Amino acid sequence: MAKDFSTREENYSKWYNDIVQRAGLAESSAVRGCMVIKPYGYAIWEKMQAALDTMFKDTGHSNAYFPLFIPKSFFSKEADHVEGFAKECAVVTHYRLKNDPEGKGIVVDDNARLEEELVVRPTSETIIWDTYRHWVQSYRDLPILVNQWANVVRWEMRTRMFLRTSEFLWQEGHTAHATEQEAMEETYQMLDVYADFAENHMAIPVLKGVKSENERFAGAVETFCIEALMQDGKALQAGTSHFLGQNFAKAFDVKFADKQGGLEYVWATSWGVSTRLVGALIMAHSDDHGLVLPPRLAPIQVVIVPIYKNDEQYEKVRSKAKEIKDRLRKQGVRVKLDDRDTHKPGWKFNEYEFKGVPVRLAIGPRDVENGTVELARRDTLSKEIVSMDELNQTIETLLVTIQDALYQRALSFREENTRKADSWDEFKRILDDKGGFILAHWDGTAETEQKIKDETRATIRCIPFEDGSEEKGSCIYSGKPSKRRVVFARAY
RNA sequence: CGGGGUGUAGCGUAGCCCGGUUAGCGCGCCUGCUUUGGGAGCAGGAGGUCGCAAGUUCGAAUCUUGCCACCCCGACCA
Repeated sequence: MAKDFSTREENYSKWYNDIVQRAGLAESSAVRGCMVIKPYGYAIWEKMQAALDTMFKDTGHSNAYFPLFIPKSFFSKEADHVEGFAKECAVVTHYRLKNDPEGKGIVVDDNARLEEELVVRPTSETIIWDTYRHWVQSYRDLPILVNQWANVVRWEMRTRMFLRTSEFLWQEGHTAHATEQEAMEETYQMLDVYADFAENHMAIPVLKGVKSENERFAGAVETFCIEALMQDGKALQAGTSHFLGQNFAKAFDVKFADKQGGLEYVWATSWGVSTRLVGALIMAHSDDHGLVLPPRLAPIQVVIVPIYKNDEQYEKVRSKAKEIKDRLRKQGVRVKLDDRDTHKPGWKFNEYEFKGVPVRLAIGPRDVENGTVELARRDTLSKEIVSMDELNQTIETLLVTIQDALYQRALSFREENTRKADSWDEFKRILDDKGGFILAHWDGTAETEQKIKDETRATIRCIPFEDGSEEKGSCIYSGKPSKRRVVFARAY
């Protein structure tokens, strides 16, 4: 049967959507710009949540929950913040419906207008800082290290499954500190947590760095980010950690009595990652056979497919398969035995390839005789016959090997697609021919960055922490002196 | 909000330019038998307001007008 994944060279967009659909991750909903996350897609998100949540707890954070609705007036308290989000807010203006007097169904009841409109949170800084005002009086109340798992709404003009939807799931950490230094350390620490998660769980290498002024979070003093490179050569911001200074403390009047008896404004950070990470996972590892999941995040790490010709064989093979399943489960491997009789083995092989299950274990009458099984790797699509006796060890090793191989593959891809550009022509040529990350000199001004964006759609993804040691040069666009190279790319 | 495109069965599509039987095909679905180590085969079956509305015509999936929805490329953005 022909597989009609279109080649990625022709249309990455279609390739991506096909994977989302055929792996059963999500589908578009009746509501414009929103998606339904299906059970398998949600299971991946749950794995991410579990790993991240543990990392947050290990760094001293606790979870809490704040309201979905934010009074409109809260937004106007921080000037940059309101400007950044004003254009994409969903606003609740009424609280009641009624039957249309002219019999045309249900209409909004104009008599039920809210005195103050409520904004559906696009992010929660304002309502959280309004709350923190009551929580903080003394330096003894600090720090506050709180995280929230929630949904947010940003009324985007154009959407894409997982990568940009009108509503999305995320976590947002909001911390309050007594000193600038402590807040800054928190900002860096959480960026490191994100980079650790991206590289060691998602198997996606990321660049850590600071955002330029143009790309900075609305209301932040400094925005740090991790940037990943997708297989189509576009960059994806995979996580952000913001140093908010005293901006929100001042806007919401959050002060504390310090040890010396003075009254000081609190220092703040916020940081977040979203279901966009599921999109990153898809774009980073998938191939023309479908999704490829790193073992650490795969809801199913090993799928067992029994093969048989008749009832007698079925019983033998299935009891052996069950035995293997129990053994692996006992060892902590997430294993599924697919003993459905409604689909043939070949069908199942393809299905689990779409779904990106890292290891497939096939067992048939021949294997039962020989004391072997067939193991197939999703990342390389290679197969080998292994002994049943050492299976637990073999699989444990294999899962680690696959996790590592995926990271190495993604890292090689990024290295092959990171290029230096030393002239404006070269810069434009690389962008159009190959994409990827481009290291180039920049004069440090917002005007130049904007002009480059207008002409090429490329933006500064970050000013990376590493690789700053290079010789000085001149700006690729303006020719003015530049102290260091920064990372440009077209981005999602 | 600009530029382009598409709406025909659950999904993918042919037919439209040049109006004319009962709208065709593939996948999927249902039934039966044979099958099961890479998307099974054969036989039979169910499933359609041709996006919506109006117009032209003896006759509209096909022509005209209006509307709606979705997709792609931009602007906006995680």
